[in-house]
Amino acid sequence: MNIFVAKLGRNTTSDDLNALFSQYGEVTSTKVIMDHETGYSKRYGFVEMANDDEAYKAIEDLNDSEFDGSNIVVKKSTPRG
DNA sequence: CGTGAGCGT
Repeated sequence: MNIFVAKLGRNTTSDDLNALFSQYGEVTSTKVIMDHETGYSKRYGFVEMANDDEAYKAIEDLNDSEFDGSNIVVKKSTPRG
């Protein structure tokens, strides 16, 4: 299950998402999108979880929760296409 | 509302 995470704090990193989501199940990979030239976070990211049911649990539990001083959005990802 | 990179694997 790939998960899209938006409205992250500007200090939030892939490791932070990993720590957050791994509480609900096995996290396969995480990524926070950063501008590769400025180093500024784009304030959104992706989490991939091994188990779909745990992923859904993480989504409903973490969506609209406070993280790094901000309320975050967690939902299913769509591929880049 | 808001959907990703790498640099040669």
